Parts: sequence; structure tokens; C-alpha cells
Amino acid sequence: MDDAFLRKLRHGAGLTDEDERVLQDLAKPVRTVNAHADIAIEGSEPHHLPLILEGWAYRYKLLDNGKRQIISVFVPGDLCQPFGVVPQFLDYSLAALTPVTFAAIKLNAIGAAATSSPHIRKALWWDLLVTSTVERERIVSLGRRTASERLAHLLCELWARLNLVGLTDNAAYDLPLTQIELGDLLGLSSVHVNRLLQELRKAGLISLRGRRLVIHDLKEMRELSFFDDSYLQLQDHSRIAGSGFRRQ
Amino acid sequence: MDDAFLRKLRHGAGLTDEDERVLQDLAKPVRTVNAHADIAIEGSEPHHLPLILEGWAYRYKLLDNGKRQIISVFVPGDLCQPFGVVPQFLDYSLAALTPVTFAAIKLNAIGAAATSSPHIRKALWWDLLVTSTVERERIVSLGRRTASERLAHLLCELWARLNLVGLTDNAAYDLPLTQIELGDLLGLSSVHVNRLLQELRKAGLISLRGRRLVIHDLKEMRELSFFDDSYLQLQDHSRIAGSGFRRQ
DNA sequence: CGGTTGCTTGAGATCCATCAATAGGAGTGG
DNA sequence: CCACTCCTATTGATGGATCTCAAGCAACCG
Repeated sequence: MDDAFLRKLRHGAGLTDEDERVLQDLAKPVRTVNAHADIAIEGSEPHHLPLILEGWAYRYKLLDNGKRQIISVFVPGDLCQPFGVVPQFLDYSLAALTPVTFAAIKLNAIGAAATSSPHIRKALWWDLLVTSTVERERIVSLGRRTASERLAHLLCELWARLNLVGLTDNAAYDLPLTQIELGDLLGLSSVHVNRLLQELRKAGLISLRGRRLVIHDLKEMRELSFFDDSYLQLQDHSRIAGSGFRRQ
Repeated sequence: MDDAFLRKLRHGAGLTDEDERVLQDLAKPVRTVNAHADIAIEGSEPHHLPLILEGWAYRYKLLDNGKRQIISVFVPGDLCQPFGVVPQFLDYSLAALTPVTFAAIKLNAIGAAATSSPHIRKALWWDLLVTSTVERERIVSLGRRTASERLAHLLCELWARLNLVGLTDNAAYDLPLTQIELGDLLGLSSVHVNRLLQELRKAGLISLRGRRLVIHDLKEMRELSFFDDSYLQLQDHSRIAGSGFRRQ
């Protein structure tokens, strides 16, 4: 589904056919990497903005003590960097979790697209807002939620994000993260992740076999982790700056 | 110092006198709130972008279990929201840590400023980059650093950020956070923060009395917490999108 | 098949939270 | 100026959540 990006951005702003055409042309050139391959590494100078078309990727940082923290995971339709600026060097690495196809968008191209249409500009800003909100929610999870709340919250978050781009099958979706990777994302050891998953299974809340997750009781999972999807800003009413553009 | 914002942005881009004049005019209207007062609360619709002129503020979230996570702290010169968009409602609250004076910048005004000058646009994007990088580093701390590393890292981070805007006095600065607030920021209990501070004091690394912090051995503090300020992107070479503008 | 990777389980250790009590300051009103 | 209160800092004791180490197993793959 190379239109996951469009599906997602439509939640952020009303897009005209012309807008959608412009956005579709943007997603070039397309590249492919193998599972577990690095897309960009810490300290390197980025030359483009990666937009995930297919597969999952993740942003991570390796610490001096040998530990790893996964900062964000990216699913199809996710833009992996803010659209308006490219840093001199990356402060994190970006890698593929599965085989990934992504568009290496040129900064000038996306800048021109944003300039050309207020709807596109609005949608891109909305996307940036959602991305940073998800990261903030990760801070809350790591700082003040228990391990089981964290895990359940993550599974709910991923369901909501995948649902946004049509990659859920009712309450089921493909979850390509190993328990080690889940641990590095949740700030836990893989052993503990294993035990938490078993608890959720025993409670009849989920099934997880062979990278396929089924959430049997989404409502209960949400209550258990105090998950509230309003932070994803799915109702679109944000306002953007620039060129006298006002709320639609 | 109402020019902390300018001092900060100069690190992000070369600014002309005209740029600086525009930015200075932007910081209006100015408001004041008492210590511990909310500036904006979760769920409300924001009408402006708060820019801290004096004092410290913080972004936090209250959980259903009664706990609080402080997501970011803002010091003079910090813009508390991305400059290009205002969400429909806030997913967090913003409050004053000390008495705070801040500018309530209108979205249109900052948008116009960004449109008017590529340098301003670049500086604002750079600021956004730094803000999100600091938040990512918080994720790393909460997920994979020990409690003492977290604390030492925070003290180094704050030193670097305050130094950027001229609010350090060599290796000393005013730290208006209580131990409870430090705990809510670091994902720790205030009791444990207390003990960690004592360890740092006993090791001769810091003094902290009456909201005044002195770091006696900045080098050692950095090593102890694996602090590397490169993530703050102080050397400015980022590139921004739009209007054919290229790297300077 | 042998090797690799990921999952599972057990046992013990540790970090950090929680509970509880005391003490110091800062403000407030009489 | 004193009595009172509130908030913060401090200290001790205890328990629990989670980590680490270690071993066995299942699945996959060249």
C-alpha cells in the first residue's frame, strides 16, 4: 500500500485531488532495504527524508554501556523526520525492522509541496504534531507507567496507528517486533516482556504467535493501560501558520 | 533578559539586524503568571504559542493513577510549541515552575515572520529540531539509564541549555526544581532523588542549596552520565526546506 | 543435520518504591 | 513576635518490581 501516507494525511487535512497528486509524486525515489539493515546511522549527514511505504522501521540509540533504546517505531505512512529541516547530522540511527521500502524524499521537494498548498502544509504539520505527541506519550510511559501498563499501552497505540492507515484486521495486526525489541522500546528486559506477554495471554486479552497479534478485548486492554487515543489528534481541527491561512 | 530567544536562535542561523528586529517584535503580548500556576491545561484549545522570556515552565501530564510525569522543562528563550501549527487541544498541561513572564505569540505572526526571512525560518526549524532532540534524549534516559545517570545527565543538559542563553555563572546556575519535581521529571520517587543528590554531594561533584546548583566537576559529571552535548546541534549547519533556500 | 535466533522458565540479586517519622523554613494571622 | 501550618528535605526500614544469570527448547535455515 504505497498510499498509506495519503491515508494518514487525510486525517490531518482535507486534501484536493491536486494535493493528493502532488503528494503522490513526492514519494520518490523509492528504495528498499533488508530486514535489520540500517537506513541511516547516528552521526551521518542525512540527505533526504525517509517516508515508510511498506514494512516497519525504528529509530534507536546505542548507549556507551552497551544498552539500546528504541525511540520510535515507524509504520507505513510515517515520515521519519520533521518535513521542514534536515539536521547537520543525526543524533540517532534509523533501521529496518522488516524488509522496508521507503521513499527518499528530497527536502526541496517537500518544501515546495508545502508551499504550493495550504492543505498539504496543514497535513504535514499535523503529521509532525502526531509524531511528537507519540514520542511524548512514550516519555509518560517510561517514566510513570508500570511495565504491564506500558506494554498494553504500546499494543493499543500500535493498533490505533495501524488502523489509521488500514493495516489492521479488526482487532488483529502483524507485530514484527521480537521480545528483545519490545524490551528495548519499553525500557524492559526481554525476559520480563516475555512474562508480561504470558500474563496478557493467560488473562485472555491477546494472542501472539508468529508475529501475528490478536487483541481479544480491546476495551479491557485500553482500561488496563489507561489508553486514550485522543492524543493522536484524530479529529482534525489544528490550525497552521503562514500566508494568512486560517482554519478551514 | 528578554533577548534569550534571540541569543538562542542565533545558534540556529545567522540573523540579520532586520531578522532580529522582526523576532523582537514577535514577542508580544507579554504575560505574567505566578509560580505553580497553570499557563495552559490539558484538553484546552491553545490560542497562541508561549515563548518563555523569564522564569522556568514545564510541560506535564497527570495520569489516572494519580502520578505525574513532567515531559519537558522550558527555560528562557524556549518556544513551548512547534511554531507552525496549533493543535485543536493540548494533550498535556503547561505550568510555571517559578514566576514566569512569557510572550503569547500569535500563530499568524510567527508564520509571517517565518515566511519573511529564510534565516528566521531556518532558526525556528532549528529550534524545533533541538526541542524534539531533547525530548528524545529524555526517552533514552528514562528507558535505559540508571537513576544516577539520569540525574547527572539532566544536570548537564540544563547546564548546556542555560549556557546557550547566558544563564549560567561558570559551572553554577539556578535550579528551581524541588526534589519532587525532579522525581516527576526523571521517573523516580523524590526519596530516591534525595539520596542520589546526596551521593553527588558526597562525591564532591555538586553543591545544591536553596535552589542554587554548583557543579564542581563538570567533566566528571559528563563522564558519569555519558553526556555528550552534540545532540543539541550547537554547530549550525542544518538545512531547511522551501522557496529554493539552500544551506548558507 | 548443526547452527543460529528467539522464546520460555527458574532462582537469586538489586535497584528503587513505598511507608513512616522527624526536622527545617517560609509564610500567615493573631 | 509567637503559634500554626504547609511544604520540602531528610533518614530508616521494608517490600516489591524488575534485572541478571543460566539453562533448556522450539523453529528456522543453509
